[in-house]
Amino acid sequence: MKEPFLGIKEKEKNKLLKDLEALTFNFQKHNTILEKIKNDNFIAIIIDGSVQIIKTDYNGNRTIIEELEENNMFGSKISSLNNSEYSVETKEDTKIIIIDYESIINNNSNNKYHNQFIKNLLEIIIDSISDKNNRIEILTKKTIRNKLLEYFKIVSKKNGSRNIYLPFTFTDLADYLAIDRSAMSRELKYLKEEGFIEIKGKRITLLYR
Amino acid sequence: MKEPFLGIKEKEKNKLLKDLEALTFNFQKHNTILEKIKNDNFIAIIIDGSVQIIKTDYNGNRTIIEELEENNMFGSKISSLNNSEYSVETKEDTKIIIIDYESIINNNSNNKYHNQFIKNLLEIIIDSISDKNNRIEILTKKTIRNKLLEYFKIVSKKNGSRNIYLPFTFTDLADYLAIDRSAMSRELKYLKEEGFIEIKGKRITLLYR
DNA sequence: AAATAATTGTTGCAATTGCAACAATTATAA
DNA sequence: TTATAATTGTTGCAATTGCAACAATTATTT
Repeated sequence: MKEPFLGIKEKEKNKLLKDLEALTFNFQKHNTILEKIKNDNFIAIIIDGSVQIIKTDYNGNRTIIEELEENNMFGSKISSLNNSEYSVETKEDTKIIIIDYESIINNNSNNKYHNQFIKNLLEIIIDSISDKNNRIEILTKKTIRNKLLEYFKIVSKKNGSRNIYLPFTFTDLADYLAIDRSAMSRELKYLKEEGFIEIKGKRITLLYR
Repeated sequence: MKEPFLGIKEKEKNKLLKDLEALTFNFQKHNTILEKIKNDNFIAIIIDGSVQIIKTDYNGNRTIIEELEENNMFGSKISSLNNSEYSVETKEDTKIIIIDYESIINNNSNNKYHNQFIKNLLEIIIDSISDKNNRIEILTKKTIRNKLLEYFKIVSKKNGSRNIYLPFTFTDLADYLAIDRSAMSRELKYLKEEGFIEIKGKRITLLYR
């Protein structure tokens, strides 16, 4: 697992954060946190908890852009957060650290662990790109069925199991796949009827291949 | 513009590349370059020219995953290139540098410009995430019309002009938007008829707002 | 425990889209 | 220049999908 402070001891980590003028926030669950951040080019690191990056367009259509957990990052540049349609919402009680992007890039801190920190961030970001690639992979499928099957394939591969536990509601899944919820529900019914899958609550079992 | 060797002089750059055991390749246009790279976890930097990351599924459906130009990067991890459905094709004569991912992350080179290099890569990667976010933005639109309008909006904003010059063919555009080409053609016709846009060759002019 | 809210299931119907097939045009190669 | 290939335009039709509306179920709050 990639960690932002890998190879940096607690004491030095605190010194680094101080040098970077990092701010620590604690948010309660189901809280919209973006509006509380004034800095217009920041990087946020999730220390504990989880958030969703949500987009709500003028029609009120909500789309989950991303789900992020502990040790992941979001930020103005890496999450398109300059756009007012976006918001970041906590799924549970969540602790985050906010750092100014410039102070990360420019080694002003003169802290000897700064470079290690940047290397860690690079690794985390590269992993997050892979998530975006997966999402694109799914969204480029033309039918609801193929979107679902691609989603199953990716999650099943990642977890090494034919049992998939949805990390969110079916309503959220439809948002994530950018399809109509009821149409998705219908397609899941067909997949069940044709013996491809089995669903019990939030557990989906793949019965094919 | 972000550059991989920003702040690193030519002489030191060459030394760094040597320390990193970087390989330089020159490919002619319309060449599939991926199969020539044996390393299974690499980062490639485009020095000159441009490439497309292409996905071809079992039905033969081609999708353009990404278009990359000079100073951009691709690689096993950042471009899902482990999957055999993917290929990288040059659009023109293209020079690339291949570096082993591990030798970038582990500062084995002991080269004093290594950290500067990593910082530059971080900046480039962050920019590339923004492209992926844009693509997701487009793909989550539910109708062909809205996908087109979102695409126009993003390109027009990026170039600061109501005139959009397609960087590829309409066929490629349909691939990029993950929609049927003929259905897109029909929708473009409607947009023209309703006075939203004007098309001359590969130039699209936005007439609204 | 009851009330309220959120999620899930279902279905008819209209709108959108993909597909196929072919003509017209434009670009590229011989 | 001519031949060949690639791209673009067009349209009917069937399949897929979104939408709306409501019932059923499950979660959450009071």
